[in-house]
Amino acid sequence: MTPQPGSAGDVLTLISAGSATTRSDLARLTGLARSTISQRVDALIERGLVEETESGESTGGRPPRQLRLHTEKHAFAGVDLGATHCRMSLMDISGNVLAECEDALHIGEGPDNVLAHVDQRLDHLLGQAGRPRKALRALGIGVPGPVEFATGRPNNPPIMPGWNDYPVPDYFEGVEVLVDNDVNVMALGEHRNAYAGTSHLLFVKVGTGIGCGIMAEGKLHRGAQGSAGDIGHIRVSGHDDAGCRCGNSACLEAVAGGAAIARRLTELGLPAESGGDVVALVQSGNTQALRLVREAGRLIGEVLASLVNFFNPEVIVIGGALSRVHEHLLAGIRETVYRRSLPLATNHLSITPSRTGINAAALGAGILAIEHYLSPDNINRIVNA
Amino acid sequence: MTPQPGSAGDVLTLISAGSATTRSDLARLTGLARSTISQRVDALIERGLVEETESGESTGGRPPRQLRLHTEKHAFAGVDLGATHCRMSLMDISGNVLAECEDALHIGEGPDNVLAHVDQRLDHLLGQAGRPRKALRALGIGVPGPVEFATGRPNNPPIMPGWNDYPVPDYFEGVEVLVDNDVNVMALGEHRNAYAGTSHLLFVKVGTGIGCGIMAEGKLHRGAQGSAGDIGHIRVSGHDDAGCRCGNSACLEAVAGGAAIARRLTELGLPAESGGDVVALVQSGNTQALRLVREAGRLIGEVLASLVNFFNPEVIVIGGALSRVHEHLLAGIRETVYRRSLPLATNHLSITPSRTGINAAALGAGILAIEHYLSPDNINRIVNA
DNA sequence: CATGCTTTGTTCGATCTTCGGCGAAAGTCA
DNA sequence: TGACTTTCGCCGAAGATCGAACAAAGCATG
Repeated sequence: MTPQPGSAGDVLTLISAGSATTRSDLARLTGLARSTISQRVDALIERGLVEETESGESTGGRPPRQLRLHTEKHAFAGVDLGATHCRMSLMDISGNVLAECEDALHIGEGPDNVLAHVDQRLDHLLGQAGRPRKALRALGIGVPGPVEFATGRPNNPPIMPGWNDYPVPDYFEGVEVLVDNDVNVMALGEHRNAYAGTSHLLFVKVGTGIGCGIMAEGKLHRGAQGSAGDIGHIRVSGHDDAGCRCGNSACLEAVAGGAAIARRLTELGLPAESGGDVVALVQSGNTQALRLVREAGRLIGEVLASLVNFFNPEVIVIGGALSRVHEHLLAGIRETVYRRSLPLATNHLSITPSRTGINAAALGAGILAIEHYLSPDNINRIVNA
Repeated sequence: MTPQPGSAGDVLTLISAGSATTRSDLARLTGLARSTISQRVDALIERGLVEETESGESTGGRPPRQLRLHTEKHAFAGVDLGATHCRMSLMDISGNVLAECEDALHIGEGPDNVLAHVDQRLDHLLGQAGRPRKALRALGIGVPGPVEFATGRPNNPPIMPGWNDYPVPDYFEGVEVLVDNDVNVMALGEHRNAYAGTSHLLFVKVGTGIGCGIMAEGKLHRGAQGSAGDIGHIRVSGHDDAGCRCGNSACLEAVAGGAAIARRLTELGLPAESGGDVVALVQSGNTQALRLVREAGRLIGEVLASLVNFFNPEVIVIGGALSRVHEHLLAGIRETVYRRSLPLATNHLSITPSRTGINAAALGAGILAIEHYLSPDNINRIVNA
């Protein structure tokens, strides 16, 4: 007899992961009797969590009834709050996007204004998708700064004036709210989207600043204070003259971030304000810009080489605004990482551009919300209620 | 009704962790009925895994019978194989040391010779402790090189000629064998011994070389290829002239490892061959040696500062031969880490010398073996057999 | 020191879960 | 069309868990 692999929550986890699509699959995977599985599945169907679709392929006998998450009944939202934008995705329980939106929005306007905007957009998206507000089960929010994940309170975020210690979840009633750093939700989204089989992954966001989301054993590593992955202020050699807003000098972000590259281009007589301008210059074939991006890649690679030795990931994904010119960025990164990291760690390492697009953070935030809702404990609570 | 927190294995986990010492405790913690707990405990006692001791303190009623792991019946061993030594600890199931030994032994003699030595010493220790060979349940071995943990095969270890891909566990019959990197078992030992409540911990070993064991979420992080924590070859700034045996230059180990310090002392006219000699010089009050150790601390601190930003640990423990002069080493490390890491990450960070002594690796290896044996799955298998 | 109170631990019947066999359903294959 | 295969619901049997009742073992109190 297998130990105890068979609560309703566990069954649902197998269905949602795609590991099992029929009752027989479930019986095989869990080791439980078919009758027991049927009972579990019935409970899940009754609660509106699972639905049966038309019969699938027969393998020589009666074709099994396919099971899948009930995609009509629930709604989840992912919110990507940037310094100057707000992107949102409304999703069903299996992660399909139902509606999206994007607005300019300054996070510096403070939590009340920003969250009011989110709340209003939420209604808008729900309307578009034709689902009532009460179908919304959970809400994930990615913010550009450190967060105490357990409470959803931003923790001294440098670019979010007015948000420090603000209890974001309290703003929304009747919905579970999960708040996390934007890079973390991007890492989660990329992992679930494109690297679900990978245990250890780093997602490096190269935008105005530089940050990193860490997946360890398939789960987000947030660290003791939720500040893990803050690689923008790691020191790089040979740039002691570059001062950083954090008060130190030679920080990676201060020499290889989008803002830093833009500043250096401006000094060279090529006016650029943001990472977007840098990308535009590179795409227009400007060799100075190209050289600086490649050099930035080398510096990022220097830091990543250390982290590869330390953390030994299987995949490093490069995302963020500057990854739109990823050929040049990646060339510099790869060059340095493969030179400076140990062979054992780089043998099976791949360094690739993000496969998830501009909505990576909103999608990841939505996935955070969905996975929270689908956690075995939560499902058992719902089913046994 | 709580989901399902109550297999025999779970019950034993609570007992072994010290979370519960009586049947009542167990009932309270698991949510199961007292009668059910009694049944589970009876099964564990019958299998010789748990024993009852005299009654404990009464809290106003009948005094509870204390439960604890049955320390008489089983034996576990931890082996610390270094470049030139072999330390072994024989332990009972709750981690108490029953017997220890230490020999000079060159790992370069190859697996057959070295493991024969271990096997013979094992019998010796078992004899000393008065336990039969068949009481030995599991064996943990820490080796100075990377290991594919799942199979127990060393993976291109640089200082273990003849060991590459050798299936260490096959050498021992009738015993489960776990092989891991020495720094990993040291980290495990230190964590369980002194920082059990800490989720994220780094154990940095500063000896001839420099390595790091990573505890994340209370578990060892080994990385994709089992090479995680190999921080000895991370580049430090300003030492591009220092060549390293790995083929690169400016590796941390090549400038701050015990061997590197010894070499530089020799160049200064103070003959030193190993980290031990360096320690001796420092303890004799030599200011050159002291200065070099402190400088090494700064360089190690530079690397750790990056890792603190990236990983955000709660505790960094400094161990290894050079930690015997930890005042000086720690001064340099702390100085740099607190200067170069972000405040959020250093606010609650403590950097301390190892509390576990010279036998840290052997103890950790033994704990690895014990925890493997006590894993709920394994216990359920034993009890249901 | 007898009596009641409290907490622990066991016993045992009631209840709830799970299992597994059987038959119906729904397909394939010859 | 009939034999075979696989799925799935039904239901009695077997097993696990619970909770009430009781025994055990101490403390408190007059």
